[in-house]
Amino acid sequence: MNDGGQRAGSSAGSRRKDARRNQQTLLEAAATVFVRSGVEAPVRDIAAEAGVGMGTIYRHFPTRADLIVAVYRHQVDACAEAGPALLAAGATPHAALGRWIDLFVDFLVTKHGLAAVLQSDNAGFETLHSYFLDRLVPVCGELLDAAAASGEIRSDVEPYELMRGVGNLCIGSGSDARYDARRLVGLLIAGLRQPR
Amino acid sequence: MNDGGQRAGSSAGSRRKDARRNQQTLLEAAATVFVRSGVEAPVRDIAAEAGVGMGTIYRHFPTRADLIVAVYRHQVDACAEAGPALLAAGATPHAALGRWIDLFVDFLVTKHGLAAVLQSDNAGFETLHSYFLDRLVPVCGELLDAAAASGEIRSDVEPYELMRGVGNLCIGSGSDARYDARRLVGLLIAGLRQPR
Amino acid sequence: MNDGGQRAGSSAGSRRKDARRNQQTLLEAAATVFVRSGVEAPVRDIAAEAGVGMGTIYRHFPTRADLIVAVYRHQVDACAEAGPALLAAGATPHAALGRWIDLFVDFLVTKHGLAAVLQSDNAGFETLHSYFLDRLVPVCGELLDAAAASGEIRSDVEPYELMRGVGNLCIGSGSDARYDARRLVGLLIAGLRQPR
Amino acid sequence: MNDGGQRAGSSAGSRRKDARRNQQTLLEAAATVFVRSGVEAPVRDIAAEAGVGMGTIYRHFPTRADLIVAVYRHQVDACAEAGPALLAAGATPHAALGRWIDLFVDFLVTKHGLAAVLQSDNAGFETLHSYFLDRLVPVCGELLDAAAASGEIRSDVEPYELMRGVGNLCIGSGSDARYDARRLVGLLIAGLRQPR
DNA sequence: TATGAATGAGACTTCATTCAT
DNA sequence: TATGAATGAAGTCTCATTCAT
Repeated sequence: MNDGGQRAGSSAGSRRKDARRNQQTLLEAAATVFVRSGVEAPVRDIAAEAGVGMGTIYRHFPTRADLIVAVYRHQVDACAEAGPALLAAGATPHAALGRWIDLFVDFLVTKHGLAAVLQSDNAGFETLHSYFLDRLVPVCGELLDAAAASGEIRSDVEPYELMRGVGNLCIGSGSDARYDARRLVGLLIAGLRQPR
Repeated sequence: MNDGGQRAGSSAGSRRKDARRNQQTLLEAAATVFVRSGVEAPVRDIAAEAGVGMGTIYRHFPTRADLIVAVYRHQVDACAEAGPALLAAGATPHAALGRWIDLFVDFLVTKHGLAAVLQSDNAGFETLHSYFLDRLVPVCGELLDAAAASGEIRSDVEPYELMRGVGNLCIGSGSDARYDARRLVGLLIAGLRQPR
Repeated sequence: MNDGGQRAGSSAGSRRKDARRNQQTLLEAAATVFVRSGVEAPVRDIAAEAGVGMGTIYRHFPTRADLIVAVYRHQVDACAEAGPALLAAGATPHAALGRWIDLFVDFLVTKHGLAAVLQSDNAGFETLHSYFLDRLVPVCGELLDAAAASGEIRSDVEPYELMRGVGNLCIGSGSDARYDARRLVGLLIAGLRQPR
Repeated sequence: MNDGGQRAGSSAGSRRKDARRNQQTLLEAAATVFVRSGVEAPVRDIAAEAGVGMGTIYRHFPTRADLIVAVYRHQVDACAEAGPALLAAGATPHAALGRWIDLFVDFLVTKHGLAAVLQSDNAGFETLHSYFLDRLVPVCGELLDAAAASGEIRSDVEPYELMRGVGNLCIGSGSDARYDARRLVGLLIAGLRQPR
């Protein structure tokens, strides 16, 4: 193998690789701090956890919303992608909806403070809201439509509203042993059934 | 009432009356500011609204939780007292529960930021949590028990959990036209029904 | 003498007196720091010089422009008031103008950085600009008009422009022994004479 | 000079040519950014405009003053060289001085922020001051001397002081339609005339 | 030599809470 | 008892400058 022509390439690549590794470090640090202190933790704390200067955080993630989105992007994506799969998996649409919502809840309840920030009307979290909603509302809509079409559930519930409701129910879970968001969300989903 | 003969007494009495009037002023001011800026509004704003110094607020209400509790005590009490009345009113227990929860939701959705603070795990809101829970959980428990006893709903839901869930669903309502806490709470309550 | 009714009064008075003394302390500290480090010195430095917390500066002077105006108000006022007096004093209008401008220069050259900030187009110094211009431009205008009416000077120079020019000439004087703003301003005023 | 036979030389020569081209790119980029954002624009912006890294700027121009000097060297030189020519051109020395000063003003008023930085007593602008003064003060001195010798103007004005004054009058021009540096400088130069 | 990621000092501003008057 | 001035910790964000690659 001839590495002559690769030197420049490897040099450029290594910078990029370093930067990428660093991003990864940042994301892990942020995730750690988010768990410990919530997603509104001081930038300085996140920088300290990552062992970098604060400027590095700002370079990679100009706003806090950018950082939060980056930290959770993979999980949100995975959740979004699970929707169609569940729908195709053979259970009833309502059951698929329930399982999909469970995935979302599983995600949220382990993210200290995320659910709270998701409903913040604070400008500057616009990006964050958008990402979650753009990604998840359509999936929720599909599941809802399918369940409504099958006659299992009422047809007057909007996916946006349902997602918000589920998100809200997840707020504060984890810090309170007497409160189980999963159970309540289960009730909410059960409440969607065609009244009769 | 004749306070003529009581030197110290009359002085103390009138002072007490003043103090009470003052408290009332404070509570009204706080309520006004809470509506305008949420229950986490700066102390200074509340003092300004009341036309008193900040020290006066602190004298009467050492912690913010004390102030919030005082502001909403009457409404919480009224809500608590409505429970037995609804139960006795002739509808099914589940319907009574639904109506009672509606009262609670009506209360919460008009109190900007209260629902959010109710779930805050921030130490210092201990008093606040306690008051709400001490007052409302037993009532909720009665209604829940009655509905469970009548076989209308499942019997494995704790009143504490339900109250927390309802409170959570109320977070952020009012600031978002696409989100109607009442409707979601309705679904949650519907979900309590004995499955099938 | 009955001091019963004065207690509250004297108490209120003393608070006001304290606050006023404090303001005075602040203004003196600011003046000192302005001389040492210019009018853009960090708020923290001014607070330290005054021996107060930073918040105290902000309480009294919400913006830097407010502080600067307050520091120099008396001197600007005195300068403004000197204009009509000089005009009435018997010398020719052009001589009066020259003397008045000298007063302004005497003021500016002892205020490290003030002249520089006076020409800053930085929004936020709006208040500062306004104060100086509102106060001084009309006076300058009177003197200019009188001198023009007497035929001593050309009549095509606007007071605003002249004040700005004089202000600019004062920039940096004091820090440079080879530069004497007074002399240059003298040339500028001389240059106003009717050509020929 | 013949550098043909020098092996290293030719390599060095081409490298030198590259470096020179690079320098040129840098200077043009800096000039562009200086016009857009003033001579105190962030180094990062200049690097971005040039399409190079910030380190490259620092390599070529260790201090900002070096960069500013390099950017304006040609124009300053041209201005300096115009002095003797104007003096020889036949007009009176005072008229030549006026025209030369106009050239300097034309240069300054089109350089956003340069006049301001020229009077900054900030150490680190030493180089900048020196260059301008070394280059222009002697020329100004010649013109001044000639005009003084001809009896047109007073003989007690130092060229250093005059240059500084003219520079100061140029501060902030361009950002204020009511302020015309050229007019004020005209008055200043007029003021040099032999009083009579 | 060039790059640009990283650093971190430095400035601003807000507000809960204390305490002298 | 009431007042509100004072405090200062906390958090944000920006850029000049350095240095590993």
